[in-house]
Amino acid sequence: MIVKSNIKRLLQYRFCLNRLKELGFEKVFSYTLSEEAGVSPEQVRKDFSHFGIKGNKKAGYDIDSLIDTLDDIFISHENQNVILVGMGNIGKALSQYRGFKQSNMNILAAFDIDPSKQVKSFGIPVYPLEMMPEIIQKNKVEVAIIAVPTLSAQYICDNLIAQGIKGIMNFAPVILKVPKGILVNNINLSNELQSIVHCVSK
Amino acid sequence: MIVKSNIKRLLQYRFCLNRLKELGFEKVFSYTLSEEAGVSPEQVRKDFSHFGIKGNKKAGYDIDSLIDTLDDIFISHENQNVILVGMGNIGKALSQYRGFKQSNMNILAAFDIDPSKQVKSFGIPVYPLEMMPEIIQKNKVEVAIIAVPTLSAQYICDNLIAQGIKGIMNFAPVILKVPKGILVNNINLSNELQSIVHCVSK
DNA sequence: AGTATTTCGTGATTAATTTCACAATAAACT
DNA sequence: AGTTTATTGTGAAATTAATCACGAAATACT
Repeated sequence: MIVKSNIKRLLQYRFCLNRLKELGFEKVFSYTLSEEAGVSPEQVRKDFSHFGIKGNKKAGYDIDSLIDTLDDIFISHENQNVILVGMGNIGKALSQYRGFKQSNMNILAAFDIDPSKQVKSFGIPVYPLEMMPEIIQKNKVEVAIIAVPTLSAQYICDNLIAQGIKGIMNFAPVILKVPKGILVNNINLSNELQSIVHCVSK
Repeated sequence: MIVKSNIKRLLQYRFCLNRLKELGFEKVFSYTLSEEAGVSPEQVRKDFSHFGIKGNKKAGYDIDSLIDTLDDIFISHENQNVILVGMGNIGKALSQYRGFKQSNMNILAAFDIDPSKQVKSFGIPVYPLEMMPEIIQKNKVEVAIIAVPTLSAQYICDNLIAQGIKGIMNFAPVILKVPKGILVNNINLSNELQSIVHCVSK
């Protein structure tokens, strides 16, 4: 059975492999990759094994074909468009974040309630909230990023789901309530930072 | 034994409790809080129990004293200063992020290699990298946020640790290699988003 | 060709986490 | 006061995840 932590690790492996490739490596051992990705070698092999990825006894894995396989798994050749709701600090930063493009994620459009923010920003058009249904449906968008204030997050979330969104990356510090079958990734920046501060200071 | 996931959940509970308090509630049951925090009621009780927090049979937990206790655990009355390295998209957004202040985290100073960014930005002074040792030592900073490009992340990390940093929140898409005893929280935004996209599209 | 060495693939084992189940007990009700 | 009811607190059970250990196979070496 494949779970989210599997997927996240595989994505991390893909990052590492691309780096190793740039450094001129052509093959890699589970041990090397595990060092790079911060996991155990067995974990790497198990993860690959789950996805039917085979290596070569004594010769490790061929980096090029490994990357190809991972790309097949992750870079669907269909729709990787997402939308972004909320163009505050976080929203703006995400709209310009290069890492998304490098992973073939594309922020198709952004939305904000504030008319002063409704201009094209770094190539991404920013629309009023009322335009969400149209854009989502026209482009068959399935994933959204929520970067609005805490109080509006659940409301926006409900709306998005009503319009067909199936997966949400949420930066508001609330645990969003969603019906079964909808995927949410809550990223609480304060908690992440504070948990470090707490653990360090004792 | 207390682990990081305990801490993160407790921080989430604190968020939820503050919200419930604002809504006028005075006491809360493990069930209510668990709904709010997206976990099971037993989990809430176990987590509290770990930290010696007691509720009242049939009457749940008193919100005010619960928040006080959690504040005692998390809001050390010492140093909650952190520094921020890298004032690109993400760095800038974090420097303005209100959630940090609300959790009593304070970004004391930021650093960037680019002289054009070395101006006071939203109340936070931005220094050249060479100033890091001085600021860290003078203020006894123990936690840093890394928001620099992938290639410089490990270098910056090594430097920070050499200067006494004990915990790092890392936004660069590399798994930082650190000596034992140093805490790292890697946040890979692309992977987070992409894992949702992947899971949704099948 | 034969042997030694290395690395993969994976079943078995161990560890960690979550859920279950229920006794204890405080409040509410009669 | 006694009974019912609701909720906590926590061992026990179940589940999930990570690590270990080792056979199989490919390469390198003699």
